[in-house]
Amino acid sequence: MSRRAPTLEDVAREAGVSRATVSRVVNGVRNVDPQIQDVVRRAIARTGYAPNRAARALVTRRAETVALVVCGAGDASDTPQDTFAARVFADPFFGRVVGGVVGFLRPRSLHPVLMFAETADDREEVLTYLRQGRADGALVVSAHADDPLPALLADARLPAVLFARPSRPVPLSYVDLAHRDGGRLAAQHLLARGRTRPATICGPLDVPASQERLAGFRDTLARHGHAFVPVAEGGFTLDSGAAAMSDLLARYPDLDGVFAANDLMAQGACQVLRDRGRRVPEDVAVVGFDDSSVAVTCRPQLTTVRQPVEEMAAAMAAVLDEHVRGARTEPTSVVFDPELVIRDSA
Amino acid sequence: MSRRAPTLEDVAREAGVSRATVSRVVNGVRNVDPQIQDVVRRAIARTGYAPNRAARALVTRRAETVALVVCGAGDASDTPQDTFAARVFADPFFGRVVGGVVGFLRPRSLHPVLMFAETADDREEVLTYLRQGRADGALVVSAHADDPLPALLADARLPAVLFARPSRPVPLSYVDLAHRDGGRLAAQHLLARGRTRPATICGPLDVPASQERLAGFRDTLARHGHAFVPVAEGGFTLDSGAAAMSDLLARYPDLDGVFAANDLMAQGACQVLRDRGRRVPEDVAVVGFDDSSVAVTCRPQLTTVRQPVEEMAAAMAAVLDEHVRGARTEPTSVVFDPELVIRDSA
DNA sequence: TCCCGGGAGTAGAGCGCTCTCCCGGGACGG
DNA sequence: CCGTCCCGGGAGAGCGCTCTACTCCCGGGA
Repeated sequence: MSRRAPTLEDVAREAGVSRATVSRVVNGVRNVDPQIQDVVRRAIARTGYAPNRAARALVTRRAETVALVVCGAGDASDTPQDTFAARVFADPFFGRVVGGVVGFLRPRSLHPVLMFAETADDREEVLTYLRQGRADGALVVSAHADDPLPALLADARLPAVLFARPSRPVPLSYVDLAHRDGGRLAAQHLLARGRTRPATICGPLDVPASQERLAGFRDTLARHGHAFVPVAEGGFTLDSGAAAMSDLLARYPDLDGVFAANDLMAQGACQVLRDRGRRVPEDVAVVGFDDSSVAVTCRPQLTTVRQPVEEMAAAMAAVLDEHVRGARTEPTSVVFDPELVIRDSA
Repeated sequence: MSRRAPTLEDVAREAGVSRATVSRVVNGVRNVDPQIQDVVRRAIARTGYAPNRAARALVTRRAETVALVVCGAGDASDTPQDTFAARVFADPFFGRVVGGVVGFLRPRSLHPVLMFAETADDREEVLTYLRQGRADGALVVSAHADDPLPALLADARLPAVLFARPSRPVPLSYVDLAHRDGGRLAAQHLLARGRTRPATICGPLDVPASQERLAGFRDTLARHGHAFVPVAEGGFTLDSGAAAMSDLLARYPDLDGVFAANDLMAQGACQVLRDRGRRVPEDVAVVGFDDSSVAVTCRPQLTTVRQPVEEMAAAMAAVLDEHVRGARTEPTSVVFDPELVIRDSA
């Protein structure tokens, strides 16, 4: 096949200097005569030299790689057609996370390693991967707030940053959204639209984010005289949103406003409402959450609470970078503010 | 911080054997007394040893990593809100690719590095990444068939496998679909449903896959007496599908069947049809392509030509693995058959 | 004239692993 | 009984890089 790749040694010989001098030029260390720099650079170009990263990593103890870990429930079993990874990306949310992370990493010539962790074995593998020094740290996005991975990472003293605050305290940095404020924005908007019988499709209640969104929504309505608010729990999927909407309609046929805890469920709700002959927003106003791509794809387009996922993901990467470089040692939290995006559904 | 990680040496001392013996146990090489194996394994557990991959990679010249590269147009400029990566994952297609790739890699304890290549610099970086030995090969998914990356990879003799046949021949393996057969299936189904004035929303015509789907559709209709078939070109996005549908309706108001070259465009078409008061499938039957998640999300659910993306992606990974291991040296092609999935839209 | 400081470059010791080569000893055949 | 083979295990040479010494040389001050 192709012969051995050129090494520092080869370049040094070609340029007539020592290995160390070439290394200095490659790594941009000063104390090298500009003329010699030029000679070396030409030699590098001529030989087509690319520094071997394994060798560099061996001595610097840095992989210059981060792991992007998506943790899941591991409840459903995989088939070739329907893998965990595919299910994850069915929610446009993760695409945005990847986009944000890459947005931060790419200018630094870094690239994430994608890992999916459903089972205990998978989680162990993530730990091993980091311990082997194949990645310098992990960005962790969990479907459930009580995922055991964060605690494992913290125990192993491996650098990691979480998306969303874990349900039980863990000494790791995290990036989150002020979910309660998001719920408040939704409530205020429905009230401003003159809705008098609002209801909500909340997310899984074992997820703190769902609880907070619900709490913010309820509290705000309570402050305006709505002591009781109908609630149906969904699972952040289209189908669960549709089911929850059916449930709400059956119990409270006269409702005129719905806040769904994410856009996918809002879309499901819209479909059910339309099937039952309710016009959106005239008969029932619908507010979503996330401002994901389905908010625009959906008909009518969704009024929704925007979560700046890309910025949040980028912040995650930035904080991890600080941890890895040792510029930050204590865990921090970065909390972003939600924003109401008004479209057609409310 | 944490003290030095344990090395082979440490384990060897702990177990009272030599470094080489521990290495043998770790790598599962035979010729080691079972009793000693046990001693070593216990020592590994006690020390919490994890082999340093950089060191191993240095000598084996294997990174045990593959790059998953997504090539894009690089036409639109990125904003923090709307990155290339986010745009890529807006199409559920890529989620399925990732799912398929991971499905193959995970049982082998491998994990893909995600790379996005829009600009010439990005492509150069992919090459450098591979040349540095950070990944053993690349799985390339291009938005456009004339992307220059495959040729660059082939020239550099770097192991790579493509998703879809490139528009100009390149000595690389690829995995593809019998797109022409897919177009045929769509045409046959519309005919079977008694449609007499079929039209099509094709994909970008610089993409061979689009051409083939269109050709298969047209040829089959021609064989049944339809000499002329109205065509509007789309860009595989929801909006472009909607625009193409409007266009077709304006030109051929009496059409009663539409074949869209992917599900996203089919969804856009359905929305426009509904807005114009046409019932789907009663007035206009719609057939999509891909069988992606939107096929099920869409109302009505889409009848569509299934592309087994997960299996195709897994096959890509499998072929790359053979190339990397040296089990295969000549480029091959693996072509999958499409399958009609009948739901509600036609 | 000598010495000393510092910039430019070299020599070489590892980083942690794999793998070839070698050695000792037990089984076996002549 | 000795030579041969094989098998379990050890010693040690790298893999390609970084980085800490150290050397060399030149200029300036005493």
